[in-house]
Amino acid sequence: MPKRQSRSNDRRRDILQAALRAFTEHGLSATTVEMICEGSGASVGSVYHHFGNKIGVATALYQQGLEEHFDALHARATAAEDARGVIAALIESFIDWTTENPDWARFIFAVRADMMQSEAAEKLTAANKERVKALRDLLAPHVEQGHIRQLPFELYQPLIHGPVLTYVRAWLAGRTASAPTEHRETFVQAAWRAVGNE
Amino acid sequence: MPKRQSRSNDRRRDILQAALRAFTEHGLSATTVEMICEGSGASVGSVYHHFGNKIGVATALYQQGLEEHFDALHARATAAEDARGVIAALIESFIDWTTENPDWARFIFAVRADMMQSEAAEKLTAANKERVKALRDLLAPHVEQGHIRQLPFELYQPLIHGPVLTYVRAWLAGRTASAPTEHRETFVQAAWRAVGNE
DNA sequence: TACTTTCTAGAATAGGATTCTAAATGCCAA
DNA sequence: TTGGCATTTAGAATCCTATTCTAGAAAGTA
Repeated sequence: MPKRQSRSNDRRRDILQAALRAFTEHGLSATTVEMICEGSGASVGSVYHHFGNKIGVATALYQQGLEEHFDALHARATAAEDARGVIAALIESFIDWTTENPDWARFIFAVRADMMQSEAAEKLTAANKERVKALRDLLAPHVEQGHIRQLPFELYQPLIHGPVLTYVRAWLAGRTASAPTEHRETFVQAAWRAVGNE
Repeated sequence: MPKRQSRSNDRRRDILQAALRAFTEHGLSATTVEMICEGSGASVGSVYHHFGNKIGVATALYQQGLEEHFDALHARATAAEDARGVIAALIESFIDWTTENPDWARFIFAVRADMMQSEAAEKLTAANKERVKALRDLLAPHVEQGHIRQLPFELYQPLIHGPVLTYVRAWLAGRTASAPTEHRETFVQAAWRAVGNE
């Protein structure tokens, strides 16, 4: 690996890490670019060189998080053996990623709206479409085989993910005593009752 | 009603309305206080007099929306005749309020995180505790009578509301073809399957 | 080594939130 | 009705911070 790239990547990574710490502590709008510089050792110019602007830093963090999570989810769901296994994979990989990266997850939930109003909105929407399509492909065969109820597609995500999503958000906000990991089975079961055919 | 108060209230109302329009169009951070002034006819001083700062305006809008929605929900749930009726009331009043006030609802979802990092966080959290408690009181008798499954309390909200909540968010973001009103029964049924005892 | 591209620094600029002072308005008591 | 007090409004001045800009350092290339 060439030295320049590696130094450059290090800087990028340091900036992202410092930014996540700052966003976590102060929130997106209250963290200043200066804080990010102090936390990362980078200069203002460097931050702008790599990310364009403050929202650019947030966007990179956001995108990268979604990708990382989705890749894990996809791998797991693909490996599942039956319909219920796919559902379980979706829910459990969500629980795992968010509990392993609570700050990152909290950040993503917090800024989703801001992202969708930023310049990057289009790009993010496109990437999201891809992921939705991939999900559709994961479910389709099981729907055809009658193991999952036939429903308007846009209902699957809410019915399957809605409860965990809501619970995880509450947990990340500190409004919940027990961690999501303790209710895996409850959420899988609820999802299965909602969309499974049995 | 004294004239002064009424003029003052009018101004408050005008500012809030203009602010919601601006927030809807540009997002919280991109709307300037000047936009709010132009949209409402109020001066900078007036806005600051009534709301303290820009986030203060957003906070008022946020609080007022939650209250309005909760009052409707509570009235409806109280009037319900059985356990399933309570569940249905929770879900349907949520659907109704959000579809009747889409901009307001979209705003509330978008800024929840910002609110929780503002000065008003404590106050908002306290108000929320009240509402959660009221919900608990609504469900408790039916749990005791065995019509609703006994579960850790913090699971009810996700299991009951999670799916609609997720769907409504998607709909408000334009990611959904059909309105939530068309799936009332689906969501009530899913909630009932998740927590009902039958 | 000379030349090009990428990256970093940090000072200068610009935009907008917030503060501040003065004035207008409304209320109340005499 | 008037004078005094509290509330509300105006808008200019201030301050903070995102962003831009220019110069120079570092790395890559031939």
